[in-house]
Amino acid sequence: MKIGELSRATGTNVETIRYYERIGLLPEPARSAANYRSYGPDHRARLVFVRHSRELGFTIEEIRSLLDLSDDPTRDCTEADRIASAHLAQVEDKIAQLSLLRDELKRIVGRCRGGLAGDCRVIEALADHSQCESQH
Amino acid sequence: MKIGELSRATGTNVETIRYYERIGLLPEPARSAANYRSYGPDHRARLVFVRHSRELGFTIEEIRSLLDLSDDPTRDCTEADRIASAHLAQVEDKIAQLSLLRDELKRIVGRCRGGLAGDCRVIEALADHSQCESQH
DNA sequence: CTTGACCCTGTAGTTGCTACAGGGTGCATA
DNA sequence: TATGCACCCTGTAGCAACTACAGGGTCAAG
Ligand SMILES: [Zn+2]
Ligand SMILES: [Zn+2]
Ligand SMILES: [Zn+2]
Ligand SMILES: [Zn+2]
Repeated sequence: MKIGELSRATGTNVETIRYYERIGLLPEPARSAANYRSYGPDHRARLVFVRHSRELGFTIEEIRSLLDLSDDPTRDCTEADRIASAHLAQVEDKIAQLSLLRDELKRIVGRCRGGLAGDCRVIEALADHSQCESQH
Repeated sequence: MKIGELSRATGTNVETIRYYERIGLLPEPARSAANYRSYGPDHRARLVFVRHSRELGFTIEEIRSLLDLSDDPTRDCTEADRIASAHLAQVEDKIAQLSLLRDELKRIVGRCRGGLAGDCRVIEALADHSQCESQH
């Protein structure tokens, strides 16, 4: 299949596919006489893996390691577990951090009673972290 | 005060302060005979405002608008409220989205029983979104 | 008078794409 | 046969919000 078909088949931007090839995440495919890229089912599966992992928030470097593992089925899978667990922990950290922000923002937004910017509690709160209740 | 002092006083990287000046978020300060930047309390307050807003997740463009408002105390503060509320909504969206990811990642990580990469349920789950329980 | 801490400008790197510019290819239609 | 049009190619630049130099100047202490 040509790059446009692969793009439609996987919901991936054409430029993104070329980008993944450039950074070595996808192998260089064969070329047609007109120098068009020509993909098979393996390329497609690999791209699906990459896209799905990206949707789950893995970084490109993490995906690179995961692909290395899945390329060599005789290796131990501990590494895959480690990467996924570390990523899960990161996501949980991020949620905790955003929850602090959310609470702080709620407090700040709730203070505005309308009126002039000079008296606005929102602007005042942004200027002064000591009004905050957490170390966000 | 010199840039290094302002940096220590606000916990902001020196390069970041220069960056904010370059993009017009901080005004150009006076210069000493040796061409060193020289800051006063107003610069400091403005930088504190910027850093605190950044810590709360506002974008530079949002902060620019908020600074404009606080520069003109006779304006109506509705705009400040609107920016902060919109930002709060975005943070809540992000938390919801990350919570989906977290649940999906927990399921995936829980499947690994150790062994060979070829049999690893983690790698299998990454290759196949239909095993997921949500549209993350 | 030299060492070290600081300051200056300007530019390039980071992450993960996205968006052209400026060209070539392939097929259908008038 | 010409001519659209959709698609493909390479290479480069842009986004956010910094961060990290390189290559130089300034200043006080020892
Ligand atoms: Zn207000
Ligand atoms: Zn705060
Ligand atoms: Zn496993
Ligand atoms: Zn999925």
